[in-house]
Amino acid sequence: MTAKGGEGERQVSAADVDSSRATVLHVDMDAFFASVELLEHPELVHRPVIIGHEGGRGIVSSANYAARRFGIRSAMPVARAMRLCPQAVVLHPHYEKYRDASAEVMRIFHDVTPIVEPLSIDEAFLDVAGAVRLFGPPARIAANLRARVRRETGLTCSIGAGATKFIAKLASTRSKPDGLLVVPPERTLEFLHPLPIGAIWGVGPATRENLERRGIRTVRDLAETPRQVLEGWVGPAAGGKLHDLAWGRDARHVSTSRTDKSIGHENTFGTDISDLGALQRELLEQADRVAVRLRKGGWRARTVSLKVRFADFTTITRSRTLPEATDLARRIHEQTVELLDAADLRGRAVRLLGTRGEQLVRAEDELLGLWSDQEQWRGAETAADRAALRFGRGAVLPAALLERPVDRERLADSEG
DNA sequence: TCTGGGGTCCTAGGACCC
DNA sequence: TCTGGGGTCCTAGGACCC
Repeated sequence: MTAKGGEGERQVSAADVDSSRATVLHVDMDAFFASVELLEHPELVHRPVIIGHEGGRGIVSSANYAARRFGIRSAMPVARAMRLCPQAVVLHPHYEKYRDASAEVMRIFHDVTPIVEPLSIDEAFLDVAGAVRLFGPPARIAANLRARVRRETGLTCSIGAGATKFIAKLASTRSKPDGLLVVPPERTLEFLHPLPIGAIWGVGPATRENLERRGIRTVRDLAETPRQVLEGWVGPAAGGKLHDLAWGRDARHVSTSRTDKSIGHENTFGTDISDLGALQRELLEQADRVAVRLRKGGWRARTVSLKVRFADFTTITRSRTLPEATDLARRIHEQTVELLDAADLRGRAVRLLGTRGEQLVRAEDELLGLWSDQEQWRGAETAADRAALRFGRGAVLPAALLERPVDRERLADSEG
């Protein structure tokens, strides 16, 4: 289990541990945005570098390790970061470049296994159980993967390997930067129990404070707290989950079929705005961007939601479900303007506005009303069967639409 | 010089249906 | 005339993640 030390390159050799059953890998790119930028600015590699916008209300979206030594962290206001380290270099983000780099890295992952679940632009889970016969034990696969990523992209990543997603993710975090940590299943609890509760995925500041107030500081404390007690403290869903995780139980499999649940845009203004006309124009811009992305993805939204954050940072959301799903900017804008009207701002200055489309429905399904949750529709085998239920047998409908099989996995997802 | 922008998931109350 | 319980949908808010 030891992340074997060494100069720079830390590595767990296959001889150190038996990794054969640690078949879930979590790959996390190191200081991703900063590292991508530094490929084009090698002269800055040893200097503190921040990705973000200087001045105004920007925050740090990525910082290299030289910057982190000064206490700079992601999500920190750039202004504060500059106070911590005045000599830091601030580079503006180029998301297109990061998406390209991400695609390249994900492609390398797919060479190892088809079971890749991207979690965000810079991390993914890989299930390598089926790749072992071809490429050797997970530890070797991970080491080769790291070497390939570095050779082909110039970027470094950290990899955690374990029996479950949860352990793999924790392990990659503990191995950062540029490391590899394998946790064999039989050593899961030995690895897990000494960690602080904040290390657990899903325990943020609020939950951590709640639990620490009750004397729970480590994962071991959590494991030793009866499940029912935990559920009483943090709610039935979170409590049960925490208890399972504290014992290393995590049944989630690596899934290649995650689908979008919502698409939105939001904007924090350089200075707060109270002028209603200006707010409405911003909403039009957002409606257009959301609509374009919906159409590009082949989605329509059944629900449109508006987000308003005031100068004092209080935030409200208002939403409305439409009789028919839409991918039209005009329709989205009409809803957000009405929601904004009804929200009654009383002339309060607005810091942020956001527009989001939710309850996404495939555009072609929406034509047939296939988002309906009626039982018989769930039972229908094909789009044609469903169309028949809606329009009657023999209705004249485009053939291409009717030949599509029903996407069961997605329907199952939408059932929650 | 306080606090981005992309999201997911959970809770809780009320409406409504059976 | 008083009173059920289960299930689903909708809405608002909040915690959390990268």
